[in-house]
Order: sequence, then structure tokens, then C-alpha cells
Amino acid sequence: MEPRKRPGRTPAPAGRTSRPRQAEVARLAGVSQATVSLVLSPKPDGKGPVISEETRRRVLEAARSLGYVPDPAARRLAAARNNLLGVFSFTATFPTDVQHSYYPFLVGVEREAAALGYDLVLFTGSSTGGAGAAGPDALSRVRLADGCLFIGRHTPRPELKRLVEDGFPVVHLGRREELEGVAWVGADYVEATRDVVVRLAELGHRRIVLVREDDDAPASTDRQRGFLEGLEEAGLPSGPTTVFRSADPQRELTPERLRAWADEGVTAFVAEETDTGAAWRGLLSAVRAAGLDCPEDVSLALLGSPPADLASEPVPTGFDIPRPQLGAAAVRLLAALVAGEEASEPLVGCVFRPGPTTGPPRARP
Amino acid sequence: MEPRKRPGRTPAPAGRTSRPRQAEVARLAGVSQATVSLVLSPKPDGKGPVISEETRRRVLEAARSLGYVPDPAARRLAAARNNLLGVFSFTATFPTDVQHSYYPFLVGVEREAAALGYDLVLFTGSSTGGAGAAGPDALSRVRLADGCLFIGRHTPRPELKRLVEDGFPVVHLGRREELEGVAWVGADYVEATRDVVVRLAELGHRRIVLVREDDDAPASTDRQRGFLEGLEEAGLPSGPTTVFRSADPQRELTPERLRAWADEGVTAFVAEETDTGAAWRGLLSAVRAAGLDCPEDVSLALLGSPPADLASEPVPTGFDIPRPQLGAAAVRLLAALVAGEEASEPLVGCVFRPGPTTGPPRARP
DNA sequence: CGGCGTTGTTAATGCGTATTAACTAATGCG
DNA sequence: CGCATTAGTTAATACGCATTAACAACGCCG
Repeated sequence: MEPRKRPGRTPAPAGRTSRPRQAEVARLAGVSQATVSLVLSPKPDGKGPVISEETRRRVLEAARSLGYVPDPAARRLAAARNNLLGVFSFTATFPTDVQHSYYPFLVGVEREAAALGYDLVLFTGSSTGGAGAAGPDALSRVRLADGCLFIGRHTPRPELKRLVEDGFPVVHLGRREELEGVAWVGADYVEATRDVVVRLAELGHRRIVLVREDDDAPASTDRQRGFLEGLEEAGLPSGPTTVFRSADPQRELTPERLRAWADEGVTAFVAEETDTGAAWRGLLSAVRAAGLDCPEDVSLALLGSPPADLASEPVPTGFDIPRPQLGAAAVRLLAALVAGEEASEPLVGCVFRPGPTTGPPRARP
Repeated sequence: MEPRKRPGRTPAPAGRTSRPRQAEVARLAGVSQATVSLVLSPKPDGKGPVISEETRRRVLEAARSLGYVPDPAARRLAAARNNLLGVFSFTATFPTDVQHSYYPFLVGVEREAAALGYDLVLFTGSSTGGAGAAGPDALSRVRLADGCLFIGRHTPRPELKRLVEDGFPVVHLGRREELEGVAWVGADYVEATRDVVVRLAELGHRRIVLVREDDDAPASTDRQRGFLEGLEEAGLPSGPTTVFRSADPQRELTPERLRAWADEGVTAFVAEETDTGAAWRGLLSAVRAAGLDCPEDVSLALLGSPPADLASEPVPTGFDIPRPQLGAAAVRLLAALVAGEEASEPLVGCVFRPGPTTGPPRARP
């Protein structure tokens, strides 16, 4: 009787030479597929079956000559790891506008990932159109990797939460404490800002004003907290007027306002760094318009790095956000999670940056 | 007789509630796993089996209530594709120095990859240690993707050849005709340069000199060819002195040389763009040192974009290399190769950039 | 009423790798 | 020399989904 044809998927046409599989390596080496797997992915603790040196050599040689590379999907499906770390950003990772890009983070991310033996998969997140578009599937693609790094301000909470709940290793770059259970790394703005304030106090400044935008992002509130802690540490008073909060500093921060502060004895200003740099720009132009000299009349500090278009100006006193280090720290944390270890310290310190925009206050009569 | 225990992988402990599978959706909906698959991933052309509206509704409802999300690894394994495109560069993909990086290319690469539904795997040739380490295996790792994009000047020929011979889809960013069979996309320097020359001729220039470096990279020879073609098209003579080739233009391009040219009736110069911008720098400084005014005495054009540190200068006449578009074109070509289609037009046009450094020649007595 | 399409659903695969019980060959021991 | 032990390898799974031949339940027509 003719063997009945069984249903199922027809084998691939194999018209083109496809990538070699373990089966082909096995054939070439004269062993079984299982042996190939055992040779190519040895258990780290040497627990599994032992393969003779001779066989191992033959298999490795065969794999090399065929250019064998394991299929990441198959590896993952088989409940192992594939040495891939995902990077997902909700805006384009490589935007046309370099200013607002995550490029500096990626520098560190890539370096650290390579050092730890991972390759990076860039999940093309919210770029225009195509499969990368939004929808519940967009985030689920990251499960192809062993774990995923998320960068960006606007994180879709439910999907991320879902990933975390399923035990998928996730690290967010930037403080994200409101999302229960999401690991994150961030810059220690509190400490860095406090440091700046204390140094200003040490120069002799008694009255310092923080200029910030009207935004409750963690990065902003952290700076304010650090500012207030710094004042306290220096024994300076922190009245309601020490923080100037404005949705549009470039308009509302008038020269008159500035002169009034100066008359009240304010001798130093610190501005937060934001995407737009509005706080810093507003402060700079107001100082100029008021005819004040820096650092003779007032000292200015920037809590971050200046916008790129102000690169020709002298670099102000403040601190640098170690973005590459942040990226590297995030990768280390992610790798630890992937390995099933515990999370480590999430805060990365910023480094104080001396600059010509600060000095001792003018002696007042 | 006791059924003999068969070997094989023990099922996962399933200690934590794992994500629902199609099987669970099927159970809840009272259908088979196959039906779930058919409902959840319908063939776009409606070719496959038809599912009744009633069943479809039940399945969708069950999937929704369970929060079912397909496992990308399994999906990709079954589809025999993983929708990953590799990006390989022989210098670090993310160099700290943004200026000389491949960033502008990546802008286009990322956008186009997203539009086509691919994710990117980033490989770096120069990363220390780890997966990206050098050696013959380094290139082999790229096979993990469906195809790979190569960026960089120094491509290891044998390994690349090997990949191509194995039918692995490969695209090189930048002309690379000497490597048999390697697909590539590049900028059409010939056409763009000819255009610049013709426009200079239309302004009235009769004698034009090309300043280039002593390098036989395709990018250089293409510009020279376009230059000569432009002269011919404009009916201008092309003697041996129309091309000034120098290994160190900043030293060898003296003011005296420049004045000599001017005396001979040369009224316009074009310089090639290189990494260092040496040709352009040399030309600029020589013109200044010679006391010549631009564009009054001489017209200057740059065959590319000026170095970043000259950004404050007026942007010279010339053309822009559409790097993002180049990246996008490379991805499109690669995607076509992956899909088994034929290669398309590899040249991407450059756009003429008007500028203040050219004008009609001074009327000569 | 028997054969024949239609329509809807399922059983039975395959994808490539990891895992492990079981088997074989070689060695040691009494 | 017989049996237990060990080293080395393999067969037979599982992983979750997509695919497709086969099957079932219908009318419909002659």
C-alpha cells in the first residue's frame, strides 16, 4: 500500500544556498546534530556530557569552514540565549537632528555590549510607517533578544509593564521610578547639582537662584532637589524666590527681573539643561540685556551641557552628564538581569566642569 | 509493560505564569491551535483557508482576554527569516568623534529599515573583545542576519568574497566595483562634478583647475572623471595642468603657484572633499595668502561638504552628498537581495549646492 | 440517492537548536 | 572472565508558530 501523504509544511525550496545549519556541520564532521550543539554551546559549568577533544576539533573545524552561525530565533525558541541585546527608542534612534539624539548614549552602549560579548539589535521603534509602527506588536518584537534597553521620554506604560511582568529583562535609560519594577539607570542630578551649589557658596555667593522650566520630568525635579539640598548644606536660606520656574524663560526672564535680583543681593544663577536649552538661553540673554558682566557681576552655572549651537561660546561652569558611561552602566545592568543576577546601583555620577562663567562675587558695599 | 521513558528535553517548570500561547487561546475558544494561527495571522492575499466569522470572533475574543502576544522567535523560526539586517563597519559604528562617523548614513539606514519592517543588528569590527572581536569569525557573525550592509573603506576582501559566494546578501555602501559580485550603492560623483564644472563654464570661466589628493579611491577618480567630462561638455580644453594632484595640498599649494595660474588665465578652482579636507583647506589658505578675493578674483567650488570645523565659514558652492538617501538606497537594495530580487540602480544623485564662493570671472583686459 | 464541489476545521508536520535519557564502547575491578 | 563504571555519543524529544493535506459537514445537481 502506498504510504499516505501526510499533511504539514512543505520543506523550503532551498533554491539558494541557505545558511548552514548544525545538521550540515554534523554531516561534514561525521557526527550527530546533538554533538554539534554540545560542542558549540558548552555549558559554562562543564556539567553536561563531555565531548572528546578529537571530536570537538573536527566539529569546530567543520563549523568554521562552513561559516556556521547559530540562528538566533531558534536559539531563543529553545529557551536559551542568543547573546543579543535589544535597544528600543520611541523616537528614531538616529534622528536627522543630531542635537536631540541618543547618540552619545549609544556610544557607551555599543562599547559595553561588545565588551560583554553581546551584539546589539536596534529595534526600529516609532520610525515612520512600516512594521516599526506603533501597536501592541511593536514592543513584542524585542522578545527576540535576551533583554532590551529602552531609551526615551515617552514610554508606553502598559506594554513595558507587560514585558516586565513576564520576566523579560528590561532596563530603562533615565530614571523611571513610577513604573513599578522597571530597572533603570540615570544620572545623579541631585548630587551633581548640590556640588555645583556648594562650590558657588564656597566662592562666597550668599544668594543663588535656580532657573528651571515648567516641567515635572525627573531630570528637572532632581536638579531642584539637589539645588535645595546644596543651599541647606551651605547654610544658605532657601526662600520661595530662590527657584524661578517658567514655561518660557526666554520671554519671562526679563532684564528688569534680573536687575531686581541683583539689587536684592543675588550674585549667582544656575540653569537646568533641557532639550531646548531655553532656561540657559533665557538667562544668558537677560544677563546681556541687563548689561551685567559675567563673571564680574554675576556668576552663571549650567546644570548640564550647553546646546550645540552655543559651542562657540565659552563652556560654562556646571557638570557634564556622562552619557557614554550611562549607556555602559545600563548595558551592564541589563546583562546582569539577563544572567539572573540582582540589580546594582542605578545612579551614575556626573563630573563637575569648571568654567569661566563663575567667580567670587563682587564685594558689596 | 511499563512504557519506557524517552529521552528529550524536560518541559519547563512553568513555575511562573508564563505568557499565553496559541494553544491556550485555542483551548479557551474551543478550537485548535492551527485555527488560532489562521485567525491571528491571515495571509494578505486571502489565499489560505477561510475561517468563519463566528469562529474568528471567538478566537479574537479569547486572545484579547488572555492578552496573547505572539512569540517573535517562534514566528521568525517558522518563517525561515528573522527580519534582521546587519550593519557592519570596520571602524567602530559609534565613534566618539561624530564628525567623521557614519552617522549620517545610519540616519537613512534606520529610517528605511523601519519602513521595510526590518530591525538592525549592529556589528562593529574594531570593538575590543567580545562578540565583535576581530578575526576570521568576526565577519561570520553577520550571517545571523538575513543580509548585511558594509560601511567603511577597508573591507577585508576574502571574507566578504566568501559571504557573497555563499549567496549571502551583501551590500557595500560606497562604490566597490573591484570586488567581483559585491552589490553596492554610491553617490554619483561623476555626474555631480560634471554639473559643477558646466555651471562654472556657464558663468564664463574658461580655465578651471581641479585640486585633488594623491589617492586612488573611487571617490577621487570619479570626481576627476566628472571634471574632465564637464570640461569636454563645455568645450573647454583639458591640458595636463588642469588637474593638480598632491599628497599634501596644504604645503604644496603655494600662493606663488596660485598666482601663476591666475596669470595663465585660470579663474576657477574646484577641490575634492576628503576625510581631512586637505585639498579644500590648502586651496582656501593659498587663495588668502595670495591676496586673492573670492569670488571677485577667483571662483572656488568644493566637490562635497566642507569639514565641520569650517562650519562658520560661508558654505561654498559645490554639491551635497545625500548620505541619508544613500543609506536608505543601500537598505532597499539589500532588502531586494534578501527577497531574491535583482539589484537596482546603484547610483544616487547628489544635489547641486549654490554658494557665495563662485561668480562670473573678472573681465580680463 | 450517490457523487461532487464548498466551506470550515484539524492533524500533522517543519523551522533550528538545546537538552537529556539511553545507548555503546572502553576501561577497571574482583 | 564477568560485571560495574565511565567516557563519549546519539536518539528523541520540546520550544511556539505557520503551513497544508486531509477530513468533515454541508448543500446541490443529475
